[in-house]
Amino acid sequence: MTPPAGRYDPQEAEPRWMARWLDSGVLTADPASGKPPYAIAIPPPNVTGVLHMGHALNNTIQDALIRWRRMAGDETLWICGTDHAGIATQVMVEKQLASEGTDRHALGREAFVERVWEWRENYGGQIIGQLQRLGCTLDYSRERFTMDERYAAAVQRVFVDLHDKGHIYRDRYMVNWDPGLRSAISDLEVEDREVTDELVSIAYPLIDGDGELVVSTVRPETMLGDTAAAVSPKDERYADLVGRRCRLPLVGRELPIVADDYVDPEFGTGALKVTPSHDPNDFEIARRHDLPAVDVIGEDGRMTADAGERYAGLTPAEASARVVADLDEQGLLRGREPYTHSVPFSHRSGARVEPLRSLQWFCDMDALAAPAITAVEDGSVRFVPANWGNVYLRWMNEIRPWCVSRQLWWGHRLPVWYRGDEIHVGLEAPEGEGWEQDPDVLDTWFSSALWPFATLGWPQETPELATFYPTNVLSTARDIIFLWVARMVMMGIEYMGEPPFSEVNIHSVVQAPDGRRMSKSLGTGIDPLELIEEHGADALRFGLLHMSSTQDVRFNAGSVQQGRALVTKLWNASRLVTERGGRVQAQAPTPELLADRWIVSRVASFVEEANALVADFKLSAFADGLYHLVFDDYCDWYLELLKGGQASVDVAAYVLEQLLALVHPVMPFMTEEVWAAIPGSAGMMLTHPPARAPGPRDQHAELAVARLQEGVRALRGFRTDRQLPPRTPLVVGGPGLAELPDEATAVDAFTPDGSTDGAGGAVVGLSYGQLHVRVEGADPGEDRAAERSRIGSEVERARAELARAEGKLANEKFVDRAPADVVESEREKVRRYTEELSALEQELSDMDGAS
RNA sequence: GGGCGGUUAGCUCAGUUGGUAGAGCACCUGCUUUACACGCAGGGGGCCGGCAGUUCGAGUCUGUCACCGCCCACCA
Repeated sequence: MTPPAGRYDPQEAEPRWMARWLDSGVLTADPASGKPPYAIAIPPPNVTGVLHMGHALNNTIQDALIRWRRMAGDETLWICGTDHAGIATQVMVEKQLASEGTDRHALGREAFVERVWEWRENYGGQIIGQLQRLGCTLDYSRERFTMDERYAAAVQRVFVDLHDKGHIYRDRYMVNWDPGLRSAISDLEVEDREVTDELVSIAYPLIDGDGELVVSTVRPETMLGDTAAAVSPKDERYADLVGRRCRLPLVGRELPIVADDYVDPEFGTGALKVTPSHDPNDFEIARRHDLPAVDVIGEDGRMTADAGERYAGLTPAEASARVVADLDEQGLLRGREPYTHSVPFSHRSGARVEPLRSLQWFCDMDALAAPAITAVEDGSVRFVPANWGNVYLRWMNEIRPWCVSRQLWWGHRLPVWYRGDEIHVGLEAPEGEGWEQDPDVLDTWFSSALWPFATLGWPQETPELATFYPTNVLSTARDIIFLWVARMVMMGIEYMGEPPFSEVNIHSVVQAPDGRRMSKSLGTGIDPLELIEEHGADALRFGLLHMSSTQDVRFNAGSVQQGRALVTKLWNASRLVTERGGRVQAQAPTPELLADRWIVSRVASFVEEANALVADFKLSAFADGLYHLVFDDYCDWYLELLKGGQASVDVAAYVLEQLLALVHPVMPFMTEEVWAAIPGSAGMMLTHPPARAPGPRDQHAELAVARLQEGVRALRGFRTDRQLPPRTPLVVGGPGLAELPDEATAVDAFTPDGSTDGAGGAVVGLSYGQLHVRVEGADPGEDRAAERSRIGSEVERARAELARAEGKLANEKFVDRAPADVVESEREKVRRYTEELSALEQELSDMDGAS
């Protein structure tokens, strides 16, 4: 390797290093290595997916954690794979078919499924390659797919087992029907949107005697399926109607009038029409009052024959218009007004969800949830930040049955067999003729729930499973806590006896710069791959970690540029060090010079800090700390001292190596490139031991350099105030000089004044004493006015500080009740500023005397 | 309707247990100092959303209001 020279080119270097990591075999976990295991299961991206900013952030976090632990000596496994994503994938292929002028029904189920597999072969899983572009060190040798044969077998087995245990059952129940998809969807796949409908009031004539009951509805067409009317039992207006009957207009059916607590007397007329088949509330009312149900909207999203000849076949919207018109004609319309309310829509197809009764398979969650609740309560699963644990618990405590069957073709087909009225749940069809398998498939999330153990070979007792289950960390944004995280915890406990991970890191959602959601359809997406092209993956990784926290953040291009600056900075720093003969020594050098002891101490303290930050997933603070350690400590001060001959190049090289090790989990590519270029280096940063410092922190060195920095800054400030060019040679004396390390002359141009009475000229106040400063060779009498005003402002500042401290101390309550050390520090300030003031005033009077 | 989170420098965000507000970018002033202009040095800029409390002391704790965002929820 040649020493670093010229510019660093991420586009050239990054793919080269990814190939080397892959070739090294290091990414393939060895369950038998005997090293402490550390595993993360990637949230499997959809097989149809392309890398978006959320993936980029989440996987950068996971990769940084994996690399951190790998360097620390753990046997790391980052489980790799993709999700078959039932709906998304089926829709994708259906679109393709549509462009060819055909559809899945024309193709038939078997050919369609084959077509999806073909699609996956040709176009699927490109995101895996994109993760490599990001530098992710997944175990690609163990890539899994949720439709793999072995994985599918695990899914079937769980379904059968949950059925045998009585948790999975079949029921005709109210489901969220997605007419676009023509499938049931789960509660979690429904989103509410505000919609303005029309609230229509309809008169239902009473059967015996005069009068009518007026009900209000936003879905007039569903009245065709009414089987009752309901009022509140507390409503005196209707007390005498309860138990009587009314006639359903247009249909003619006689309806009982029931009293039910669900009805709010304050709303509308206080009377409700009851449509058990098409409203979840009415469904419940019907159960309580043992009412029949009439399905008037079918799974095709159109009115059924039971809706009556006049309406059958219409869409609900068409039927609604016709119903209203017909009622109007019969004089039964009692009111129409616009009404805004929230309406369920399918998250997947965007269609308005049609609640209807349907024969589906459900999983009762109560028994599965109980131990999963305990796991979070007792800390076996720890959410970071902790607040998300409460969100999880609130949902889990009110968990409802999960509709797991989907009327799709792409997915895990239910292991359920029918013959006439017979139902068999099992891995295979029972003996005998005529059994047919249920055409439905399972909710994609049902299979995802098994991810942390099905990927490791369960139900076989594989070495991978034995070594790497449970995994350590699950990292995700908050949007899939219920859909996925909670279900993994439940299934993990049910089938492995313990939760699938001990920590859940919930990270930021990265928003568009304008605060909107990043989305392709809104046009607000920013393509991480383009950023990689432009700035390199290292810069993007740093930027994402640095800008993110536990809070949602707007995408901040500046952070990526900061990352890029850090790449360049380290690259150039390594050039300086190697140009000066820096090389990797067999043994760690012993720091002796002040600057060496200081930088080593700084590294030691940051290593300590970094361990705590990474353990708490505070990767933003970690990235920020890296930036400042490299820029401020190493480059701005330490390397300047090195250039001034005040540091050892061996230590400089040694510390550079430690910096590379610290930075590597965040910026893996550049750190490899730099490391390889340092003479004497061996091996890859990928498996380099973690950063360390040869020795403990050195308080004396840290204090001395802090004084050096303060002194040098004061001298630079002095020049600025006097409008002198930088590095104007100065002569410095005064009481503070003894505390100002000699090394300061290496980073700034000044001459310590050997005379005992100081250097004359200006007085510069420091926390450790005054410095007397004058411009070398200049007449002390010059610039007297400027100097006077400068001293004047210093006096002003010192007086203000003094007044503040004295004010506090004058407050008896403060002196009484504040902690002793706080009071003492105020007293110290009084002493210091008093001293400084008298020196400044002396200075002023000396000037007066001289003039 | 419930719950959660946010409101800090022009912008994007940090602020550990309450003890005189920080970073990056942007801005201003100087620097073509042979590692680096993706740089160096210096600087300006904030009643920490409003109000009221607790406290010797509040960006930090409590209450309340306002606005923004998210989640959950069966009022036609």
